[in-house]
Amino acid sequence: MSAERQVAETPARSKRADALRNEKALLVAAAAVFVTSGVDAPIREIAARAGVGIGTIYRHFPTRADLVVAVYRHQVEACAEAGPALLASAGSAFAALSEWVDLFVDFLVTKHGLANVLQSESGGFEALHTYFLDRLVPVCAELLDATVSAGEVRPGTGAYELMRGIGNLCAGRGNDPGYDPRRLVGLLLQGIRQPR
Amino acid sequence: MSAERQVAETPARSKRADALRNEKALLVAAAAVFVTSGVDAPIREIAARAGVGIGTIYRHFPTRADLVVAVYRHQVEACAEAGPALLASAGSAFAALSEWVDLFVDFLVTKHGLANVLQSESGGFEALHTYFLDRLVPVCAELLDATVSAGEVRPGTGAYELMRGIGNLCAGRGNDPGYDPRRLVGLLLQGIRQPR
DNA sequence: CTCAAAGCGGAACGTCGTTCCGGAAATCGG
DNA sequence: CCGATTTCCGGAACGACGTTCCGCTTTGAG
Repeated sequence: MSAERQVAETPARSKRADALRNEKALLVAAAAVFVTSGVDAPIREIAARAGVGIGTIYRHFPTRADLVVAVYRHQVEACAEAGPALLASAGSAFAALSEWVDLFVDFLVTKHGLANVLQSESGGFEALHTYFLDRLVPVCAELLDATVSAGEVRPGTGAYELMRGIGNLCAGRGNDPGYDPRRLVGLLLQGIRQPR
Repeated sequence: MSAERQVAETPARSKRADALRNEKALLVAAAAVFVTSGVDAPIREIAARAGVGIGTIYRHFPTRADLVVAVYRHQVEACAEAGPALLASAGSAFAALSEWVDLFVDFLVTKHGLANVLQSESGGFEALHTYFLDRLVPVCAELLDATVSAGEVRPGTGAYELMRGIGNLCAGRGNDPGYDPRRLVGLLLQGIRQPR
């Protein structure tokens, strides 16, 4: 009855000290490289920056998506948790949805190449796609449902397609004067609004 | 006064017969490979399919974009020419814009990976981006202006950003049930519409 | 201190884009 | 029909990258 304590006691059990050090170093290095070279920077670059070998990076993060998720997990969580909070604090359901979408767009736009990779089918990024969607679609759905219930948004649009659409609008070349993702996302939100 | 006739007389002058043959073969092969493997299929695959060497493909199409443009030039032209025609035949300016956008979306969606590449900054695809935009943005602008003049669409949106937005919405994984680019593009169009 | 287990590093392999040049093929003046 | 010459072709070769694999090192428990 008390044989398997480890499960909920010390999750970091049986991990060597140097392994933990390397994992931290990799996360720091990856975060740094991502902002300069984008999330699809060469693996070797990240490994070099962290001062570890290539094998090490693959041991800790078998897939590129695993690394990206690890680096951005905090921000994704923050975004997810902001949903219910905004719903409570904003003036209307639509305002809450709008502000939350802004948060999401800011997140995507400031991460070089993140949005691009969210829509790509190749490169072993599927796990990333899955994580983002699993975590954020329910939040978006809650906000969206609220707007529909309030009669502010016409029904018929799913949270998944809305998020995919937003992600897609944010993809593409980083700074192109004349293309402002935020504006277009705003227009898309106008498009789902109840005319009356 | 008649020294340089060749300019507007026989553009195909001084081109060897086998060179022409190879160019045709490459276009056919590329078109075939694009539908099965996408526009970013390995060069070697296209060369093999055309029965030519790698050097040959680079001689005729120095850049991948050149090949893509050559393959799809006809369809882009058709789309461009459909603009004014629709404006004349459709019931309203907005209807014309809507139908034209449908045409464009159909074009993008049926070409595996084309939309993806339209937004990517890397891979030597800049020429493609340029060609598409140079050719189609003016057409879109004409339609858009007409809708604004007719009071159907609220001013403030540029043809370039609208087209980029549409292109982006069409990018991403080919057939994802639950994500219909056409629907989202339709919503975007609703978003620019004059409320009144 | 000893020693097995955990972890590390980077050589090595396959794929892909791109360059480059020796040689084959076509064109042309005779 | 026949070289001469220009044009064009094929593919070897190189570098960048992702990924795998295994001999060696480090760690930490006894």
